Amino acid sequence: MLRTGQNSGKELADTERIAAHLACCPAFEAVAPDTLRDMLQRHHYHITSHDSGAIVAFRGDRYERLLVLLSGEVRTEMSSYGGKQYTVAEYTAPCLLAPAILFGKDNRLPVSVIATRPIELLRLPRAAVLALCRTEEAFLAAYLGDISTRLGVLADKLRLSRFATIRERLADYLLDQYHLQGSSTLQLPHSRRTQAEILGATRPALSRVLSELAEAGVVNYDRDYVQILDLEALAGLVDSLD
Amino acid sequence: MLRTGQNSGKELADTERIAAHLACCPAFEAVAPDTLRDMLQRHHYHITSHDSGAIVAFRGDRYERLLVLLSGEVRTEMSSYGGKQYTVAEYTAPCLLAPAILFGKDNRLPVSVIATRPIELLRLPRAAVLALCRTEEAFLAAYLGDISTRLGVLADKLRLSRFATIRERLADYLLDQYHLQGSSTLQLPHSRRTQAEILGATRPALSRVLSELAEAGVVNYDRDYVQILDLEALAGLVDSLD
DNA sequence: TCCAGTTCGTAACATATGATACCGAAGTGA
DNA sequence: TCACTTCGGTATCATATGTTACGAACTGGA
Repeated sequence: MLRTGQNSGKELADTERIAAHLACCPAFEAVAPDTLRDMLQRHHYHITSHDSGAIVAFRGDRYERLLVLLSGEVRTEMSSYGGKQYTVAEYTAPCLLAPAILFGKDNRLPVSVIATRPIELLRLPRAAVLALCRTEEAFLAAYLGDISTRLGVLADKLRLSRFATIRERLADYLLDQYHLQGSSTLQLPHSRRTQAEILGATRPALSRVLSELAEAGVVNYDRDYVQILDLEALAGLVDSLD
Repeated sequence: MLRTGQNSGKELADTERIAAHLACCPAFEAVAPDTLRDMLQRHHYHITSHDSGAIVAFRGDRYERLLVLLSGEVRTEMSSYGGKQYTVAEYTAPCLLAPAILFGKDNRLPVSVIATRPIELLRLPRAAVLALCRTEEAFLAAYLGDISTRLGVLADKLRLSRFATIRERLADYLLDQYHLQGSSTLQLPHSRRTQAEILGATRPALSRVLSELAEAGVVNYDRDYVQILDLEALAGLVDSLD
């Protein structure tokens, strides 16, 4: 479903709703509500909704408008000719999608964007974003900061990809979850297949490594439940990467 | 050698020289010369020189000033605990270094920066860059465009790292050189060891793969000389990644 | 409750790549 | 010219991970 915003009564209601979403969105949250509404009224935006599982954008597509995830969740992934998927990142609304790519000379998406829940997207013209960058210093700084964080994440993924074994990557993932969940008893939010896609491995290989960690007494697990038994051993696996 | 610029006679001569370098530098070239000189006089910059082989910045260092490569060449790399090097990119002056990282909340360099020739660096305060972004739309667009290109390169590196065999990565490298040198007779600009670091492999493994390509009649080679015999076969190796 | 489809663990085998070592060739500087 | 260092090729063996397949367990809808 595609909705376009430009100065009609129904769209004014949209504008209010979108502005409310943007008030919590990285970069946009730094802008006064009036300025956000003004921006939305001045530029020709689209709203689209997508079902869970929908491929919102393909790797290689031209990226001419900033996508802002208003609701739901997406993951970005690369896939290989042979059908292997590699999950690069996951995003929860509200957030920006591919903020840096918007400004490339050859601005083709380096990843595909897949909805992992039903989502709603705001599609903003590049000119709207550029104008905000120029007039709102806090927006500019936050926008650039957002890009910087993403670049850091990508670089980290590259480093792990190059230097880390599956075991080390799994240790990293489990430690992340440990810090997120604040407990050494974890309910993992991903299926084994999805975990494998995030870690850049195959499901049987991941199972093997998890099984080895269990045999070594580092963890205890059953399906999506993992109990960390030896936190130091796990941290040691990650530390050996630095 | 460290030189600092701020409003003295000798530094005015520096300012002219630096402005001349910046006139050819991505993003800065979009700014009028007067504006560049003005910016340099208003902000407290540093100039540093480094010998070939110098590690200018370490992965994990805080990155608080924009580094601009005024002369020479650098490479950026990640290294592993065990001493393996992975070359992420190479840059020739004049160019920006890590333009996105400057704005991160936790702005730590994801790579080390090594001079591969004697170099000269301009170190600009973040505020100087932000001010230019606000006042010079063309600078902002070009700066963001530069970041976008880097992110694309990094994403490509990640994709190749995840999905491509050494053979496919080598084919990609040779095709790049073919397009750069405009000939199927290549004089490779890197030693085998450095090639291996760029491709994310070990030297013996790279030698093996090159030898296999030669046996298959795809290339003919001796040391840094490579002749592409079957361009289609080489291109086919790369195409199978898309 | 039953059944079809999906997920997961595991095993066996295959493959790509790394580690190590050695040797000859090439380059460098005194 | 010679000694030393670096570079590059090659071989052998080791290791991590992928591929394929199968059976058990789980899930959701009729």
